Amino acid sequence: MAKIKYQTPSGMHDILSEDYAYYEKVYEIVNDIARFYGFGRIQTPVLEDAALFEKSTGATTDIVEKQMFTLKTKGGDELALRPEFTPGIARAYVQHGMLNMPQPVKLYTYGPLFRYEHPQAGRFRQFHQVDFEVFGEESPAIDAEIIQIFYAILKELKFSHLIIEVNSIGDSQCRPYYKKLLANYLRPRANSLCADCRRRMRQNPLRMLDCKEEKCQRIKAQAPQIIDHLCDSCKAHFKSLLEFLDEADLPYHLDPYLVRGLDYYTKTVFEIFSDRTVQVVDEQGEIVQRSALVGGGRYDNLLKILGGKEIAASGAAAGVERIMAIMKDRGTLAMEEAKPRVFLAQLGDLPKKKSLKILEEFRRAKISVAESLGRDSLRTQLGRADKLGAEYTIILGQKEVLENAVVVRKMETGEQETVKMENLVDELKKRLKR
RNA sequence: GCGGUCGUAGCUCAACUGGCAGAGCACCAGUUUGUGGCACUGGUGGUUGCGGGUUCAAAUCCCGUCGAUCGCCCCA
Repeated sequence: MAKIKYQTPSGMHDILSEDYAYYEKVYEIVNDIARFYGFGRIQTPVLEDAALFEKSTGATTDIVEKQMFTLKTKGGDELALRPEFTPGIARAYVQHGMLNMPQPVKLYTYGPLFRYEHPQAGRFRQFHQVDFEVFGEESPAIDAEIIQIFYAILKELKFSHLIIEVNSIGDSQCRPYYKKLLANYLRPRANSLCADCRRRMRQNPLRMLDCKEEKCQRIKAQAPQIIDHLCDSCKAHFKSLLEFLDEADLPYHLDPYLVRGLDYYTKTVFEIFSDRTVQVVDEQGEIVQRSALVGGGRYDNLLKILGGKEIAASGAAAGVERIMAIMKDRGTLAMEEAKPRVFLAQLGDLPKKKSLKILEEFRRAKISVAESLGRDSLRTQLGRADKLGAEYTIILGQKEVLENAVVVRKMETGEQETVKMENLVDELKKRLKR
């Protein structure tokens, strides 16, 4: 039997501490902003009943149809690794009777999501999103607030030139009518459409609108636009949303072709791009494709579908890896390595035994100390201290222990001084201040 | 699900037309036993992703497979 080399499954990655710093930076900003806007943290299971996603995300969407990791429990239940956050959080809202809490209920979360798909730039089988959801509020103000939140998160992460694409895709009143209208427009032109769009025409004609094929582009340019066919309430909602965005100085762009792939959206849909979004450029230097950093919208029907009451809801999610890719690419954040300020070098058994206690004293004083208790040679330990970038090295040898003292060496200059053991932490505090 | 490119040490990469699997970095130890950065010496580390085929001989050629990467589809 050949030796098996284990590695991460396709499209999944270990996050090593170097990269983890980026995740932490993102989450730190997200936590701050969430707190400010009154969002409470929720954490739902990574596994949910597979039917939850079929019902909410939509049984005919790619995500559910082809991209879900599903498994059967010993008891025979069909579970799925969550491919997105919204259904799980909506489920939690219904399950815990959150409609009895003061409305709206504002929740946010972040964590891993799973989609079985072919990995490529900005797309993985295990990836992370930051997600904000608001339940029980139908005002477009909350749609605008969510957009503002994600805009603020990206701004805090030093993104510039952000583009917010918005659209309204109507609701159960007006969308069926528009779908029919669009299908009627497309049917006589079916022969000029790409194969995918011919299929979409039957299943979900709306999806044809974000096709990138050139021949479809031409046809859709003449197609009826949903904005012209919204019912009165959707029209008013959309108009009001745009006013909110204007007032908030959020630089949006109206994209009548933005539809999004999930079944549950109603009215508002939006995506946020950066001009630096990982983009694909063809030979002419034209931007052919960009991938969204943030996507979201309103989903006023979802809660009812999940067996709750008719509760308005709105939310959005941002792809952490995509954000990180740009941060790294442009060097937005000069990530500081966590350098220890002090290194503790010890020589011999007795000093080694004193070391743990000294380390603990420094921890309480909140001064970072590194050590190399497994090594004995002073030369090696100083080498390590140097490599780690410590400002001072404390040298504790037999002689010092007997005299109840330590040697403090300033690494930059090599100056050394003997300090009494009981003054050690205070002395270093003083020196590190300078 | 479909297509392009690529898999050699922890990392970056060599190895001609098929002919002994190497270097730099990193890591570990040492340069006379308690003093770092520089330098020097030595060492660990590989069934060349895996499996099969062709051949006297395969990292190299062929087939398959797994993985990475990029694109289509779709999406964050």
